[in-house]
Amino acid sequence: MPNDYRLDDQVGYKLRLATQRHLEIFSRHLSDVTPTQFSILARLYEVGETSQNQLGRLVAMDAATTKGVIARLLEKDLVEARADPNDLRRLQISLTDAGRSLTIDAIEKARKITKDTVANLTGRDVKRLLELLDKM
Amino acid sequence: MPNDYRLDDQVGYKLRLATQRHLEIFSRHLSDVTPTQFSILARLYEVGETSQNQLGRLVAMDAATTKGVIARLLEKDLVEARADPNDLRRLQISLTDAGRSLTIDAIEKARKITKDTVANLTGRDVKRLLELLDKM
DNA sequence: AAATAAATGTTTGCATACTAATGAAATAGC
DNA sequence: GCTATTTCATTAGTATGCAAACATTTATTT
Repeated sequence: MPNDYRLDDQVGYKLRLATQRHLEIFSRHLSDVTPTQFSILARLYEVGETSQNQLGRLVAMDAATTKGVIARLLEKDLVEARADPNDLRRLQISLTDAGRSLTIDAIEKARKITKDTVANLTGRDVKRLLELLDKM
Repeated sequence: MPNDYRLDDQVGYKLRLATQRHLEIFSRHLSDVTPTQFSILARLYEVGETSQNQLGRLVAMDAATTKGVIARLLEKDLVEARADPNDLRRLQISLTDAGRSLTIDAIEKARKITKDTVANLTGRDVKRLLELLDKM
């Protein structure tokens, strides 16, 4: 009997709500790119030129998904791609100048986004939340 | 200077990873419907016939999004729609017999899904996680 | 009460993200 | 050297999400 099942108490449901909230805050502060796109940019900034596949792995994204995200970033001239002469399968991705400066700017805004997202939590709470999400 | 910014420590990033994990577990246990679709079904099971818009509100979904989800459920003959005679704008949505029995079954599976999703956490942890997500 | 304004419900179109399946190139094992 | 396996990238198809548009109802004004 499913009478005692409460949708509102399920982790999955609450995760969706939390993500939704975060997304809303994100796009308010940073409308040029999506969180997904940002994570690619931030990682690329961090590690420098990398293959598309590797880059996806570095942000826990499927190769196909990565392809799509990169395509959109190429469209916006934030990244550029060149064939790897040593390995014809590989596509080397790097930030353009525009991409780099946008990323630097975006990282600053992202701090604020994170701050706003957890605005209702104490510092202790945040630490614990991150731990729990990790442990999961 | 963005040198001290760690993508991996951001709430948004971790939320995405957690959601990803949950999604994977979900589709393994319950391949007929998506989490989003399931939330609509579960709610509909709980409250009975309701207008499309209202239903969306009950699961914190945009009206336009709800429309799309319902369309897919209609396609699968899990729900049915009829015009509200009292209000020509409204579309009343209800479970079909197939939808009802699938939902009952899905709710049982959803318990397992939730359990698996938080398998690495203690009961105390789960409680805390839900609280924190809520508070957020 | 008619006319206008505001609110509510639905739909369409477009962007984003994700998955499964395919094909091409490189590497490992024999 | 040749085959099998692995790795990388891409294509095609599906789901979710939002902004804008449209229709109907309710509230307000004249």
